[in-house]
Amino acid sequence: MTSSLWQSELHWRREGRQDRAHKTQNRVLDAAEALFFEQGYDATSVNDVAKKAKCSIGSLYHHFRDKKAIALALFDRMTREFELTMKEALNRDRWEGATIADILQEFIKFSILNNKARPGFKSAALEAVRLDPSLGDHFPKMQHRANKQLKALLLARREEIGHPDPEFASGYVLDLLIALLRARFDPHVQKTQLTRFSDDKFTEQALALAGSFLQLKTNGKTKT
Amino acid sequence: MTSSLWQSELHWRREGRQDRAHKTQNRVLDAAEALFFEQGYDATSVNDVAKKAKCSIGSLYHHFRDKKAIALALFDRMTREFELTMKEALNRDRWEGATIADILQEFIKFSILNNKARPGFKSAALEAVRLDPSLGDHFPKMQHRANKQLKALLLARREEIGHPDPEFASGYVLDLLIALLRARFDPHVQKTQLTRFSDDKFTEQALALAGSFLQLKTNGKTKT
DNA sequence: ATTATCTATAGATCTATAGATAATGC
DNA sequence: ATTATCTATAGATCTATAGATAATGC
Repeated sequence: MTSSLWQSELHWRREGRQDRAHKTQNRVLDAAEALFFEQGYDATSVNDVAKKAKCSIGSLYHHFRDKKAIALALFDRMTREFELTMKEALNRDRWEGATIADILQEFIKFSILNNKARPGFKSAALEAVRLDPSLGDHFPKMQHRANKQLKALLLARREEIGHPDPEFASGYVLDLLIALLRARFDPHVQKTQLTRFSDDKFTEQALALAGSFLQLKTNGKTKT
Repeated sequence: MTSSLWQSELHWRREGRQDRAHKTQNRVLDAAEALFFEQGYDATSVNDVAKKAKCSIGSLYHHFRDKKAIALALFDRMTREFELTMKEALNRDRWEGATIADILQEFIKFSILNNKARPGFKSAALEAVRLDPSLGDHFPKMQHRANKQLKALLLARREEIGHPDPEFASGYVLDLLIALLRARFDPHVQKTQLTRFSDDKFTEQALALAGSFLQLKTNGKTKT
């Protein structure tokens, strides 16, 4: 079910049986991820991708049925990576003894790292959805699942929350942090204070805001 | 200085001397605004625009030097509109006797209306900047100017602010509200609680958040 | 007599395929 | 003998122009 919806009809290749297949495919995806991010999907020609991936167009088309399939494969790859990382990060045991402030702080730091390492991540996902609206649900659902788990981590510590409606407040706070992160990292967003802060200052302020909204009772941090 | 930087070199026409000229130009811009928003600049052909604007390609090219000029003209039009509206809205006298909460509430309501009425507004601006990076500063500067005036309105009421650093806090709160509005209206953003709220609930929560961050002393509203 | 509009099309990309050659796996 | 790669190119768009005709302003 998760494993490649479009493999059959759209062929982003039945997992290359020769070794260089994998390498080429990944080089193509890397190239596409970078170029789609810089210039957008439409403005990037298949030739550009092939050139950057250092393979011929012919070879590229051997691996990917058409241009669309590249974007969808990219989506597939990102989806898998995202799921894996989330599974790892949100494991309940990792968070034994952590306060809400700890969790939120780690969430912010983690998101900052991610945004820096893979700036093309989101825009690639959005392209894919535009190209095949049937994927429209996938990515949001995935994010939603991650959010739900994060929310659960917070609610497991509801005694720290002073806000009269912890359920609501914890959901809202996560949306809020995501909006702030987006304002900081989305290149399409106007530069503001949020962009000019250092990472540390940004994190600190976002945490302060979240804390004051949740009306956290614990301010001290348990971890070093 | 403000009046059409690119008029000479890029010709988005020396303000048509016949009446239908204006009409056609505006129809083209309307069409472009809608299509660029729906499909993006690259994915929209000049033919599409002409068709939607109900004029021939020839006629369109009579008014606009090339495709790029359409986007730039759109940018120009929006810029003027934005400046006008802001000048009107941020007039100091309009806000006599209003509390910070009043001002922020109006700001949010106003932004909501704007976003609904002109969904293509921002994406058109971004396209223009991508096409001609020399415009890169214009739009942000304009927004920045508006922000600064809003901030000044807030700081003129600094006695309401409990936050230890009112300067900083009022700037941050505006950035925050803008980020929230974006999360609500940008179609590229994942749907969350922020999207699902009613307008009223969204406004109420955003205000509560802003108020708690600023540590407003006045909670009651002076206006009806 | 200047400006706006139209149809038709040249020229430039860009996607995707054909067909031939080289590299790997059994 | 199956899979990967290459070069060359057919076919489909899409942008922008030429050149001819219709509508307005002085």
